[in-house]
Amino acid sequence: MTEPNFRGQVEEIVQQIPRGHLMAYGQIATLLGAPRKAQAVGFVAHYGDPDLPWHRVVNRHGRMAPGYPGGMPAHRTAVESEGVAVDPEEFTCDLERYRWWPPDA
DNA sequence: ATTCTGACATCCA
DNA sequence: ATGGATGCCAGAA
Repeated sequence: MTEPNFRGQVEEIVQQIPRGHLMAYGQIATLLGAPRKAQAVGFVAHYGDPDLPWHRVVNRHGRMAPGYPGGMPAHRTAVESEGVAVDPEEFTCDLERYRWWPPDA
């Protein structure tokens, strides 16, 4: 059994985010036991598995990711498509309202 | 409000 | 294998 890579850990969590719910980078990093690795989580999001619902992951301000494929508008659309209300001007959502934690944590 | 730094994994040459 | 650069962040001044 190989040691779980950081990348695998992040992918595993993102993969489990239910539709219509959101998680923050720092939140995921905290689940991994290192709140400071938030940016590393974002890096995995970019170079990780594109099939994962990265659109359910936002920054701690509930704002869309600037580097999301198609830009923040695309990210906004993807999230709204799942029933999450997003402010079209600030590209922000009520993170407190949609925040979700894995049952495993 | 804006700006800078700190910290960390992954990428490219 | 090594070093330097990158980036979907967070926190503090």
